[in-house]
Amino acid sequence: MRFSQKREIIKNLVCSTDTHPTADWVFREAKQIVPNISLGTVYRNLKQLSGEGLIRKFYDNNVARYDWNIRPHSHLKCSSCGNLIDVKFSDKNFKKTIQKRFDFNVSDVEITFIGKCSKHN
Amino acid sequence: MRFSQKREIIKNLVCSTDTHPTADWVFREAKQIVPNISLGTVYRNLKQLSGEGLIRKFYDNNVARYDWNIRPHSHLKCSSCGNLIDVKFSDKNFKKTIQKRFDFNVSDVEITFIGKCSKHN
DNA sequence: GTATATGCAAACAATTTGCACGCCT
DNA sequence: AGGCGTGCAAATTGTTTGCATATAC
Repeated sequence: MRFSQKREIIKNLVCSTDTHPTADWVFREAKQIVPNISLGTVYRNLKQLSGEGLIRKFYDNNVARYDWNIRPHSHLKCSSCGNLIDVKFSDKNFKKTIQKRFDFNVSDVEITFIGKCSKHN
Repeated sequence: MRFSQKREIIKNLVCSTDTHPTADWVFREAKQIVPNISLGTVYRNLKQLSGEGLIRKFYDNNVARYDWNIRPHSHLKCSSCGNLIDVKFSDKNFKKTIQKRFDFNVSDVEITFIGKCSKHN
């Protein structure tokens, strides 16, 4: 993967926020820096960056979101505003349990807690 | 919501399997029982049934899946075959922890463990 | 009889891709 | 020079919706 100015901008945008941005958000932000960028380029680069493990991709409902934090972690999702809040979690006990009980080799854990954040309680 | 033969068939199909079927699967199966059924009807009824809480809807990546098991539970997802295996989980400790630590009122928990099932180890 | 349900096709939203051209190395 | 990167638009995929007709009650 050789250098490209657009890819650099895209990666920096994803890495600049904790909001787990969508491709569309990255596209709109990138356009303000390089107005001639196209949506296809954004998608291609997001796919490439996540494929290389430089950023993390996950789905919130049916929409892809991207995350600078490539280490496995969980989210608190507010059912009112949809905000995704990062949670660092010691899931080691879970993995062990799963591995022993179900003969299932866990390599990654995605946990979504759905509910109300403090603003909407 | 009044009675409809097609909706009954759709509901029974979802309730007949542990495979967390997609709308497309339900459509193809339903067509073998009532060949004149349309995809729109399947989507409309799946939405209605899950809206009424009679079945459960969730997303696997970007695709909606439906589940007869309406009680919150977790899945083991094999990264080789994509199979989703149900896990009954006592997540009470998690909820309590989350509620106290993050002032986040958990109403539902979705956990996805990604890894290899026994067939692909 | 009236409201809900359905078939069909068009519309939609998110994402991918084919192709010609442009830019790194 | 050769190949990866990009713009643009068309294609794909999953899902929703408008409208005229059919069916439940």
